[in-house]
Amino acid sequence: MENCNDSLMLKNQLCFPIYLCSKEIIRRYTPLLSKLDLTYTQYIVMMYFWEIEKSNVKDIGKALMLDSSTLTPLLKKLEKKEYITRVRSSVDERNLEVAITEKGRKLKEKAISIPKKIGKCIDLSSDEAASLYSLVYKVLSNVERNDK
Amino acid sequence: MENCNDSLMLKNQLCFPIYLCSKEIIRRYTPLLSKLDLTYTQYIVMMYFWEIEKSNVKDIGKALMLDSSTLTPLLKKLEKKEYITRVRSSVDERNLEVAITEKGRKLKEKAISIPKKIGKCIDLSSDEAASLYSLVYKVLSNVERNDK
DNA sequence: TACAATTAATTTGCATACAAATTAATTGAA
DNA sequence: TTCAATTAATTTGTATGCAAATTAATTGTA
Repeated sequence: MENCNDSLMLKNQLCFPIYLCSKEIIRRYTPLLSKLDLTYTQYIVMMYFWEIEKSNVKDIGKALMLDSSTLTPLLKKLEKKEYITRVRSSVDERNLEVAITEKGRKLKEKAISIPKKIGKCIDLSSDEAASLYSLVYKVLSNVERNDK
Repeated sequence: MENCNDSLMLKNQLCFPIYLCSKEIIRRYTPLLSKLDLTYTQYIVMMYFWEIEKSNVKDIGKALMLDSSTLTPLLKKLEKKEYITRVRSSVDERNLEVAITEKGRKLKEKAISIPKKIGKCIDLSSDEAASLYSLVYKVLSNVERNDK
């Protein structure tokens, strides 16, 4: 028997534990990633480049759901670390061509042990993980779909 | 058949969609909360006070898993909006007594419609929501448990 | 009872996040 | 062909987040 009061109680929120979950897992990533001189967001961007090799700000933002104003300074930091290069496109000067470097590719080897360590700390059965994965993606697609 | 390569692909990450989910739901909260002059984190803090009425920085931080260095400026903002009061404890000057004001209590009425609106945009069946809720809390407790 | 250790909150420094405004380049329509 | 509209990226402003250092108050102990 739920009333208006209950719906505003912390324990009845769905977003709040998701928000905590995200923060706490990222907190566990942090010491592992600091060995690669990466933050979590930078790690996500590097994972993108381990697959894509070459892109631009707009496409990275679309794939990672990050605003260009978040990416601009982040990409500059990755460039300073020499993991990527940033060059204006000669075809269309509005576009910034972002590409992974050899040093950036090499970084992947150092990251190989991370997923298993994080998996161990999340500690779900493969069924549970699959179920969580699918539910989270369902919410994501619903939230985007209902975004007029 | 998974190898080291696959484990570093974005589509095989569990944290990444959780992180996106958190951000995207919060993005949907934002326009609703701006009518109450609250950000999402401020909303979480107000929800805490709609239940607790009176607390201190340490206990708020424990309940909401927020660092005191995040809370200090946030609480000052809520104080400026007159939703809470901040007073040093006379018993132990180290403690800051934080309490909700009448204006802060009143705010709850304006927030009553929010959970249903967010629920509609998340759009899960009650079984799915319950399942997601329990999985997320399981991950949270695992991550904390394995946090030496 | 001094004073070292502990505790609570604040400050500092760095890295996101995102909305809104801006800049610069390209496109498209009259 | 010109110039308004669009587009891509950057800049600006505000609000988290958290680790580490600092400050101030209290506690525990020799």
